Amino acid sequence: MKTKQPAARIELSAIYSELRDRICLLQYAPGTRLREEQIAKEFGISRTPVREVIQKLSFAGLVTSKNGIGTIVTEMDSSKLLEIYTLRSKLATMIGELTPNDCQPEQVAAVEKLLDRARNLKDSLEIRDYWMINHEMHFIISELIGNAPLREMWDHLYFQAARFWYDVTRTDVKDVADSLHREIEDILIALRMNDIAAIGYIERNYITYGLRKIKVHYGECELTHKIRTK
Amino acid sequence: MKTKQPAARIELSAIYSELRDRICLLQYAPGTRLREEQIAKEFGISRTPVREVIQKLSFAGLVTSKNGIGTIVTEMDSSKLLEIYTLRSKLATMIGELTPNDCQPEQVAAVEKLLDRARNLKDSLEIRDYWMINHEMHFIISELIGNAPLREMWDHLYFQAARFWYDVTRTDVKDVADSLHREIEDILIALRMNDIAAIGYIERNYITYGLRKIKVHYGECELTHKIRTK
DNA sequence: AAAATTGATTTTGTATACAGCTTGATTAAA
DNA sequence: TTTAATCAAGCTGTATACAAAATCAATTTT
Repeated sequence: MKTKQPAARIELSAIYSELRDRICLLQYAPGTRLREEQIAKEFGISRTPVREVIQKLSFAGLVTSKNGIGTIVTEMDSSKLLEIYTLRSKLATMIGELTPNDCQPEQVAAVEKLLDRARNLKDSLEIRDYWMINHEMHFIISELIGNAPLREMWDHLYFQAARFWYDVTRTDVKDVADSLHREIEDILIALRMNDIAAIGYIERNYITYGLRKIKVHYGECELTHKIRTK
Repeated sequence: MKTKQPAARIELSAIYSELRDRICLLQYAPGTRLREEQIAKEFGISRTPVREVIQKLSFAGLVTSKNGIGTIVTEMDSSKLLEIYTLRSKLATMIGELTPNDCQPEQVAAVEKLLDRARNLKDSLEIRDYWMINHEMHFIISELIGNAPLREMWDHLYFQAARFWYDVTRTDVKDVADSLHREIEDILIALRMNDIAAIGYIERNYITYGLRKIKVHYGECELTHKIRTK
């Protein structure tokens, strides 16, 4: 009798999400070297499907692979981060203009729950909670975007910028927790009225607020420098 | 002495561009089944790097792979094409708003050459020439987009929609040839003044004109039907 | 002693054999 | 004759061995 079950094969998309989140949560900081074989070992598969996942991460702009060197978690210069944020603020205003999806009652309920968690966050100031709330909030809004390619881009840009924003939040957790709580309040108001366009404009505003904090954090004068975490 | 040189290894990006263009030019029509082994044989490499290229094509939305079945060139329903065109028209207006690149003298010269070719096209009505002029025009405009992620999206959406637009053009070559000629004239005027914002708005307009032709071609009533070339 | 070069180690890139899945034809049964 | 089931062929997915590239250390040469 075998003592070990042959572990149920994990989906590649699950591995992708796992690695993506590790990168976004700075568990794998920019500059970190990932080893294909080590990842393969961890998930009990061979290098071939791991390379497939890594290629996806590469398309998402989260890693770059170089022969003989390794797979490196990408860094970012602040000018690029600025570009992403500027574009995100513009795309946000399109959410309501391009045939948004009607909001569902479950989504209102989900945001109400997130609002509770954001309220608790203001006391706990747990940075990891902040990120998870922010993360779930993102996907709820993403679901409201009716234009499929716009939604893809919205997600794409979010994951590119998330970890650098996450890095900023660590310097003043109280401030960003308050801001997140207020953002969710605003969104809940709009959501209850099924005014998706309003949500787009709310997002636009908080994105630009965030952009301002990023500029302060990295310093306007360092706009050409590389952003390096740790 | 060997009669055959060991053929210089072709770059993967070149294979990607080649396959992408075959798909966009409808040489590989929607629904066509590609075989990894056959492609590997053609380019003298093994299946492994071919699969990498195919994954790229998959991310570009040009093919989908299914286990046991094959790699199929994607089809498109007209509602999705409509989404892409609507989004493209919106993005076009951002070109000038998001720190565009200054135009270079070479670019003006290149567009002047394209204008000549577009003028000839009005006589020859060679559909393949139409596509090549359109293609090169796209990349010149793409280079003017200063915001890198916006430029990525611009390219991405172009290649997703190109072949279906190409399909539309075949029904009235004279009409689209005239339109392309006028479009390039308009762009040349703006380019000479280094008014990139103007180019964005010109693009917006011609994209919406194209959208109208697409609706006529596929029929407004068939908006939920699949677009199938052949 | 300093610098360059060579070699070992580590990593990604490639080739290839095999496993798993899907389809379609062929054969057997009703 | 029709229907169901089984088998074979062909494709993508996976594992693994090997090739190529880059780095770092040790050694040799100047």
